[in-house]
Amino acid sequence: MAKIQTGKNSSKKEVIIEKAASLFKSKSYNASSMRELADMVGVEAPSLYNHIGSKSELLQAICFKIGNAFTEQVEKIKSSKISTPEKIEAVIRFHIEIMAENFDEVYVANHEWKHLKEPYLADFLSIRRNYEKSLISFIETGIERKEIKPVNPYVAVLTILSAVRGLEFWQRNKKNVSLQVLENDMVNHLLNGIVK
Amino acid sequence: MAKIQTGKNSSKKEVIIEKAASLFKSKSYNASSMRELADMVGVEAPSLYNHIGSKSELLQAICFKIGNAFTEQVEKIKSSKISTPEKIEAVIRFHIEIMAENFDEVYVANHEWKHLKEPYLADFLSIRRNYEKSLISFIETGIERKEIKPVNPYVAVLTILSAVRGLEFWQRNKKNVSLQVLENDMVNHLLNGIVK
DNA sequence: GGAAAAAACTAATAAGTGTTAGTTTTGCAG
DNA sequence: CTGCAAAACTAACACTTATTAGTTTTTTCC
Repeated sequence: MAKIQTGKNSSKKEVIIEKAASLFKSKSYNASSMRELADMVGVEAPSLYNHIGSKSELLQAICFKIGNAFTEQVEKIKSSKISTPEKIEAVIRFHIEIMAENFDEVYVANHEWKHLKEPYLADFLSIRRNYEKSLISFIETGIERKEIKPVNPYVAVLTILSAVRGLEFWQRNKKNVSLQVLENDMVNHLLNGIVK
Repeated sequence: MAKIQTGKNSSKKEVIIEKAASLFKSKSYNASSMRELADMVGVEAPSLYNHIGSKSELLQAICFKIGNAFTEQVEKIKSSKISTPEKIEAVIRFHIEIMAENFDEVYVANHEWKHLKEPYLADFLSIRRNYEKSLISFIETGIERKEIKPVNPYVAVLTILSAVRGLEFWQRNKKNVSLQVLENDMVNHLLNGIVK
């Protein structure tokens, strides 16, 4: 009856999910076969089903792990008593850090959520929309308090979220640009611009 | 021997490519079947092959149409004698406009290029890298001329390109935010920041 | 060591894939 | 009207897909 762990603190199911994230990232969800995934795990395809329910369950696990991490973090920032620019800075830095630590899973959540099945698809979109709304209200509050220029809050959030999402391209250039420079420059760019 | 056009100025092949862009956008390349595409065109699947060579040829046509449009535009901007911030502004506005006019194709080029076959994949990546390089050299020149703050040029380009790429999310909110507001606010945000 | 559970295996299935072959229909040129 | 090419059709192929059934091996626990 007792769940058996494989050595360390990660169950075999968790190993499968990690490998799936890596596979889905490099080949996309639909082009990834359970046979390939099984190969990566070191097992035949049907054996995977002793640990997981289905292929789409893997995508769900990945997307919601990331979605929940973002939601949790934004709630923390929401309840902290710092200025609006500082809140936005905290959001940007969190995006950069989670991207650096969980690249595969963030990438898959960003790119492959479309293949979630209902009702998970609707749930995921709802999580994402709430996240956006939280950020929009940060900006709105900042404008009221005259900490932020009177911009369209939706466009500002769109700009910021899209910019940090693009960090996925940075992976290629890790050598040329350090995480420190990246974080500081992007925060500065998105808050203060680049024109002298 | 002569190619026959279907009525207007668009051949049947062009119609197929347009429909393919729409289909690939909403379902992704791999999840789109030739039978579905045929349905959208109003024909049986094998009939498509009277006009096109293969499924992947459709993806190629879409990706290179967009890739070449961007390359062409950046060359124009490169040779125009305007200040660096104005060049960057022109780039951003071009992205927004081409996204507004050719949404499906831009979306597919951005999301599905991974499924191009060699040598097209390598060619596409090369086009994209050259585009990035052009923008980086804009920023470098701007820093030399003291028009731009001394930032890391790669990070600045990454931020700008990612931000404009995110315009795909704006499609949902067309009603709430006009193209004018979007363009002006995003240009301002990426050049001058949002902090007062 | 022996029982029981977990997890591996092989074999198979039903559905869907892009594409080809071969044939019939359509539509224009003379 | 006739002939011919373009483009539609049906049927089929060879392959891949996720997943299930049934069985055997491995591991765990006493």
